[in-house]
Amino acid sequence: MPELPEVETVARTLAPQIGGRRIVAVEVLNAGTWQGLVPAAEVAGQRLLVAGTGRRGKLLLVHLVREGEVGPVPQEERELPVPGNAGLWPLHYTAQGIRSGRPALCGQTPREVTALAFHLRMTGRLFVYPEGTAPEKHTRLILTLDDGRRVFFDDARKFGQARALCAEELNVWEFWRKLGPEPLEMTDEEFAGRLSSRRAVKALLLDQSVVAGVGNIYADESLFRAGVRPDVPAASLSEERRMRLHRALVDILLTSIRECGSSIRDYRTAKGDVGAFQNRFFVYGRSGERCHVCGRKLASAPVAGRSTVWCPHCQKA
DNA sequence: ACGCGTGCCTGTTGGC
DNA sequence: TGCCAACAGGCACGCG
Repeated sequence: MPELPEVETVARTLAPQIGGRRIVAVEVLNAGTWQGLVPAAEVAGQRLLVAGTGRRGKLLLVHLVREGEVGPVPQEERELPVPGNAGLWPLHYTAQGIRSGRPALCGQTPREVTALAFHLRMTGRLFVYPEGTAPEKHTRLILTLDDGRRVFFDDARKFGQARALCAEELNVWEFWRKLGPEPLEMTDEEFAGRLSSRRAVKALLLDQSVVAGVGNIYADESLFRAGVRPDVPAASLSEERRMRLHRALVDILLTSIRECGSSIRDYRTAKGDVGAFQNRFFVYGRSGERCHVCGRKLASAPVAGRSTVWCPHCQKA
């Protein structure tokens, strides 16, 4: 299921394939997939140029510009440095080529479309196919590029969504407005400060308005790495332990990005490759198996309504 | 107002 | 072997 590292990987693998092309058609095959106030047809009519891709939380962003020159688009994926705590917006094409930096999400006028936002939810995938490729069983949306190639948004469970972003949309889209800070762009202190309610610490990790981009996999894995039991009230943890949880989360997210994410079942990069981080799981999906660290049996129970696995010995209240 | 439970959706899995 | 219930998951929504 695509969480922050998986969406980041899709963004990185998608950009070299579609950067510098114009979107000339948007076909919505499943009505529920297209959301927001800008109709898909309105996007297609503008022949917008793909300026690059990015990510905000679990949202994949396809940045669009009206005009302006875009430098030569690399035919292969570039070697990109895995950044530290900042600058996770690496795929932005300009006249000079690739550069880092967060592109503007607001246009000059309220309805000027500056990006498409995709939420992959559990089964969403983005692939680029040659001209004339027919939709597949689970294809929900197709972007046609000016060279004829087609970007498929496939999504078996129809939970995924896409929409056009403009100033007005960003003002009325509650999910966007409430979205918390990026875990890779905040300090340990900021993070600790946001985990101050008495709700279960895992519930806060999963709450996108607290921290953006964490799902069930990276919540369980970071709690294990930090030695924190998932069900304890966040506010009962010392600041030192909450900061330690942030360091664990950052380390895991960056490692996973380096490994192109976790492929449990459906997730693939935009090149169709599987990730490798699933081979590094300590707890996720390992209910009843033995802890890699202490050898005892891992426990599992629902926490915050999600299936949760932890080590009763290594993780403490 | 906040936090929890439920529904959405469908492919896969496990039990009988 | 075949069938079907349970399950997976993020988020919107309704309720207390």
